[in-house]
Amino acid sequence: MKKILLIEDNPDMRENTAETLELAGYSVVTAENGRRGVEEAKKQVPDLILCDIMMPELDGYGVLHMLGRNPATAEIPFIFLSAKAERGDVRKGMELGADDYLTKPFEENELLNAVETRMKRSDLFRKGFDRGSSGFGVFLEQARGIDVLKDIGNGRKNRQFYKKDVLFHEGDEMRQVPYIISGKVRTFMVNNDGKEFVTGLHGEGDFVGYMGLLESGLATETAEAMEDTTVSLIPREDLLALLYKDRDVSIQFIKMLAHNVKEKEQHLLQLAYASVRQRVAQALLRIHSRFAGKNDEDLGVRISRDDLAAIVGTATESLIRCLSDLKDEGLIATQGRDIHIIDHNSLLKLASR
Amino acid sequence: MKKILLIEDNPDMRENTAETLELAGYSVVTAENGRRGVEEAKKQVPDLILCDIMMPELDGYGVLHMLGRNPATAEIPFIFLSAKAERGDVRKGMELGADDYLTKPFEENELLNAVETRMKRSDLFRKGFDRGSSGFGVFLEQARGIDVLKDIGNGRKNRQFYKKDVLFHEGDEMRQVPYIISGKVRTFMVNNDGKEFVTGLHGEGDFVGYMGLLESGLATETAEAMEDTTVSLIPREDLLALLYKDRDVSIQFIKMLAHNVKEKEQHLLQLAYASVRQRVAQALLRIHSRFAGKNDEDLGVRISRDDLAAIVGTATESLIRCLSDLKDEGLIATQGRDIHIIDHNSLLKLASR
DNA sequence: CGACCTATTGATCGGACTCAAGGTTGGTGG
DNA sequence: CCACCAACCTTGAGTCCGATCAATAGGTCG
Repeated sequence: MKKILLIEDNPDMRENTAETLELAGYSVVTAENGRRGVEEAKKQVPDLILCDIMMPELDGYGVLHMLGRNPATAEIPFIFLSAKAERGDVRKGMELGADDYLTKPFEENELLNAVETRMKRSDLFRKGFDRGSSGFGVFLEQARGIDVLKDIGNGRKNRQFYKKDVLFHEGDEMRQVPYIISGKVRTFMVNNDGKEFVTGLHGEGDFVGYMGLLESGLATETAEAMEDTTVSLIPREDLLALLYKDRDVSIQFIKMLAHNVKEKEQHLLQLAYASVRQRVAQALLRIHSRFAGKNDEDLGVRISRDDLAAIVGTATESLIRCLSDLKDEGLIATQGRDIHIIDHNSLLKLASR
Repeated sequence: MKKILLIEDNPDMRENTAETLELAGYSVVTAENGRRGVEEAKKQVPDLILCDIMMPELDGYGVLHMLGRNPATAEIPFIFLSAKAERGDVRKGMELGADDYLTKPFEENELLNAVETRMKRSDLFRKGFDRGSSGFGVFLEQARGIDVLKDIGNGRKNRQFYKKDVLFHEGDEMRQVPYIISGKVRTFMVNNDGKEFVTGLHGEGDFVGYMGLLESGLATETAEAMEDTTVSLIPREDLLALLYKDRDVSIQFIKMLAHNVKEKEQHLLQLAYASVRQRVAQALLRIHSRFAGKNDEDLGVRISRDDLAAIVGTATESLIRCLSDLKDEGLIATQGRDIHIIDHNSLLKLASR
């Protein structure tokens, strides 16, 4: 059950509001002044905070300010309750970062609407949407339920790509972002000798190339279908509007990108000093956990040796030699182009030695 | 001169408001309904938009929605003007992403305050703050002028680190973020053989390690002073509050991070397939442009060979051999530990071959 | 001036790249 | 249904780049 913290000094007002919320199925914690409110917020970490502005001890934006300084409470949706006379103050509050405000006296359904809207949105971002692009797909799935975001996903143009078709080239202007409905796509960069380096593998539910969109509006890499793939093309504007207009989305993006940077840095470290053997092990595990995590145990990964080599960053022959070794040692098995991981632990040990 | 677009159907209201703004030194463009407003916004790209809600042709949030779909106009600060009766609608507008609202009738100074606040903030983000961490320092400098951000930079604890001192270790909890006042700091990761790989060089005006803060709250790398360095320790809460509470800051961060990811990807490509020679050339140019861009021509970079090797991702001896070669070929010159770039062009050609 | 640290050069060795030449697989058309 | 072609996979041999170990030169700081 969702927990709401209500900070309000007027006893009648407090009782009434709390009752309304409880009837609507929320668990309500109350505080009779700002200081107690902050204490409760830190102790209880509620899902949403309703807060009066004019209060003894510590006023409303005192509360907001205090909570904003603590990461644990900074992300809690915060709604001001303000009497009409405090109109100018509300503006100040919004600037401080409140999510919404309600002018007293308010209707029951005004209150519940505001609360529910915020809850729904906040919910969305608690779940998933952290681990790289895969979570981002889930995010969009959920986003459809939300009013503000409902446009995304409508007015789509679906499109089919066959194996080896190019979705977009490095340097293309990103007028839309492909969202993968089925199939697999790899993104890669090409160096001056024409060698490819794979920067990402994308499956069902992933966006492709949004990084370029954010960075410069131009694709930073080439995207190519690894098998027959159906994508939906989301207009650039929709994604940008979502990003620019919604604080929560922005913050999730920041976390996601920061995570991405960290991963790339680790990859750099690996590439700099690890042997091909270690890098192959690492790459196998990555791909495995990315794509084969659905079935039971014996999960094969089907990938061309050339592609795998481009992921590891080595020559195809070196890669194959390494695979042969691993096969001889019983860590993996191959069936045609499929690669099965037999000894997950040893592989892991090898990868991080 | 700052340009403001005023969208308002009531002629009196429009005249009065425009006059007030013009007296305050703004250039004002007016539109008498929503549709014309959108057209003007696209054509003129003003610095700020004031918009009535109830209008013929296209209402206020129709306007906001339209503008939100276009990247060029999505970032323009948007302030609603609403009559009291439209109270419920304003909330809806805020959810759609407006930056502020003014309830009619409003005082002159209410209007000007709201406009000025938004302008100031928007200004901040137009300038710089794009290119990696260096711009971020500038950003903070400017941020001091802004009300909402004034806390950051106050209550600082300055601290002195000597050469080789460690600011924080990989895995440390980031309770504060160092902001470099003078000196140089390198951040690096260590692989399992104990080899270091430098992920970043930071100078005056840079933040160090904010990536870890964003990602998990733990440092993802170790930071060490390369020379005697004075830093100011910004409390984590201040930086996070800034980020969480301000839309503009969030968006700038997203761009910065996306840029960062792109750079790392290019670095990966390089590391995967380029020879030590090419990587050395690249690294020299990077460091040069990062640190030596201040004086005139003959700008030496002072860096230990070990550090340089850790940046390139190679053994110290290999690096030195390569430097010797470059010196013989007349591309660079050395004076003690300083490295001077002689033939910038050839080096560039070498780096990107 | 001596101890210590950093830079440089030399010699050796191994991993990984390249080129070359068979095998396999899968798809296509007769 | 089979034969053939093309693309892909695999193995071998030779070569070279870069890591490592070792030793010497140069600078710096007490």
